[in-house]
Amino acid sequence: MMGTPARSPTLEMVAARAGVSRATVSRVVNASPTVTAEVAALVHAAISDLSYVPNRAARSLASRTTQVIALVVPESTAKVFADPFFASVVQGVALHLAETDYTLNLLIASETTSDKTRRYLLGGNVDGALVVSHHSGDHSYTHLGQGLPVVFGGRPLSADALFGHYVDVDNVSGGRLATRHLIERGCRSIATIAGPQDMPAGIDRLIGWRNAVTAAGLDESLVEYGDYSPADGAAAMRRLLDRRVPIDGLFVFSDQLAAGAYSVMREAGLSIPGDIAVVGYDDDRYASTVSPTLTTVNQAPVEMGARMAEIVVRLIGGEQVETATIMPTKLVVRESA
Amino acid sequence: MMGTPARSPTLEMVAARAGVSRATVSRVVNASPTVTAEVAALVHAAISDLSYVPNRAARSLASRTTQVIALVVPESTAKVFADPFFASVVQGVALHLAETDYTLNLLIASETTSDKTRRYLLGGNVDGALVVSHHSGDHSYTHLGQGLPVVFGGRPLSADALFGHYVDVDNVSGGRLATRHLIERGCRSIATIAGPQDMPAGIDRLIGWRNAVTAAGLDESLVEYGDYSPADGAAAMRRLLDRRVPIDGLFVFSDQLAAGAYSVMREAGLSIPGDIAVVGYDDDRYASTVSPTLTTVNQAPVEMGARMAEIVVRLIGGEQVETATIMPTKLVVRESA
DNA sequence: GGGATTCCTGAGAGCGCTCTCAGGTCGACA
DNA sequence: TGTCGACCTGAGAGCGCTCTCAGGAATCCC
Repeated sequence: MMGTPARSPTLEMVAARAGVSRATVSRVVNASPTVTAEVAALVHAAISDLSYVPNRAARSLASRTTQVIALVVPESTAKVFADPFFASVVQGVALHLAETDYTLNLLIASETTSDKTRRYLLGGNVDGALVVSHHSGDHSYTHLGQGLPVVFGGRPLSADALFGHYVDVDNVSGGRLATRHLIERGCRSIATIAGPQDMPAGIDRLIGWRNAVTAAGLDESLVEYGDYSPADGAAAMRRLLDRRVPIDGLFVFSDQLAAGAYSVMREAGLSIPGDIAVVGYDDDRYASTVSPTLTTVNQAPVEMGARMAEIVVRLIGGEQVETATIMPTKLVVRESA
Repeated sequence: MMGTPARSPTLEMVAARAGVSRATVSRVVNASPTVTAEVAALVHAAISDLSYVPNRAARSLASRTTQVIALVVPESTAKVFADPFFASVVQGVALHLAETDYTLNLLIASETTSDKTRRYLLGGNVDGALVVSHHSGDHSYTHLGQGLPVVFGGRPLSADALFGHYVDVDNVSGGRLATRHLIERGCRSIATIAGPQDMPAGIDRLIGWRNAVTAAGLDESLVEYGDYSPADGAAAMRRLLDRRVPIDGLFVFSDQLAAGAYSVMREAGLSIPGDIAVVGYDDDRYASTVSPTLTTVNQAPVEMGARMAEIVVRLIGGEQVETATIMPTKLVVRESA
């Protein structure tokens, strides 16, 4: 179907052209230090003459290593791609891996094929796996670690000792950072629109908020919950206002939730930050474009992805790595607080 | 490093257990019709007893086929992941491929390693490739098609005969659809905030708008441009209002651009759709959460991704496929128009 | 200067699977 | 009952690369 088959050049052909043995070519391709500079040069010349690229399959077969890392995305989380945070994590992973010799395998693991996925992963088709999920409580892939280096994105819900390596954002200090900023700004009545408490991120950010608020001796009862969408943010904001308790500061668990809160405040004729100072979370693209621009917590998701990738690679290399890696968080101050 | 090596079971082991030859096991694994039912049953039993999974590398090496499809994302477009449209395309691709025996390889092609990427693709490491880019004008991967089935996302800027297969959204009719809706609603002075004219999507949507506007005998000079961000949308809206020409309808090239326009209209005290009816483009998550909810054009990006995947697979199978595949577009009517 | 070391290279045996070819069995037909 | 096909199955030769092992050359030390 493809005209001339034009078989790709092989190690053998390179060897012939360079006048050396296959083994030697293999050595220079793998940067073995035991090859004379002249010979290596010869081989390199032959390689570029033929524009030779090692055949991955053959290499993998012979070396019992695949050089591929799977990125597993549970289907329920496929909306992952719609979430700028996860999208950035994926980007970070891909970017980091592009600099190594590893290749990224994107796997959507639907519930129906979960067994197929497990077998694929354990069947020697990949050297390691990265699992990205909204529900770190989702243990379907927890016990993969037995035979395969795995790194999770996000900490486990429970401190399960069997849970493998993971990289998470320091949500507690993120929540504290945001809240302290409001306090330092002079806010004395700080409310929060929190995320679901069945996910580590939501739990941790709330802990951070509570830490800061109680440390300052302020009221810690001004909490409403929402599920990260603008609509939920608006609803939560309404409930907050309905309490008829004066509020001068607001910490919102996501920028999107903040978008909803913004619109309600606007309707209510409240000025930001004049009446209520607002701090969001995520630092997504909207944070810098809304008006007033949103002060928010940046989590460096791209770096988080890169870190995950780096860790599997080290794990594959047999290194010992800390089970938990916590990424720092930083406050981006803009107009809203 | 991994405790017991616990070598995965091989074809050979399955054959031994089932009391048949390797060739026979291979036949049943590949569903060859020339195997007796009893023998096949025997083999299947052995396979599940050993929970055997074929080794991809070996299979690939022997069959000169990899069962992997690359998804190439030029780095300049890595923001692709931040763009809900592309994110959905990726999701569609992954979802579709998950149902086939193909595996998805995510490749970020940075400019610096573009040669490496090309060689990887042409080096027999993948059976086909999908290229997703904001700049379909980007010809770096145009001539890949010679030796590898490739499908592009988005049409080429110029009608280059050498450009391979592509799947695109029908932007012309999308623009027309949106504009006609405004006209049917009674708008007589319809402006547009268009996207950059160096990309097919921007060009085509504008053509669609112009088609509808001139067909109705309306003014076709109310055009301002922006680069798809809310900030640009706000700026363009201001320029539009500064023209001091009465406007009662607005077609915006993206929902995000619309977000910016919304804020400016609000500042100006204009009601939507009372004073100006607005139609966006993309149908992203914000469209349904802003207030008033946004009437917009839906492009079914997930389906587009699935279609791209389907086409490479067919191409790999040697089928003849139309060069261009145009995905339909539909109007989602909400409150803003 | 001779034997021991060290260093570099080549030979060759697989890695697990596919696929062609040949052989063997069985039913059909004369 | 003998012969010819049709149909299955097994044997075996690779696919392109890695890696161990051994041999030869160069280097070293006493």
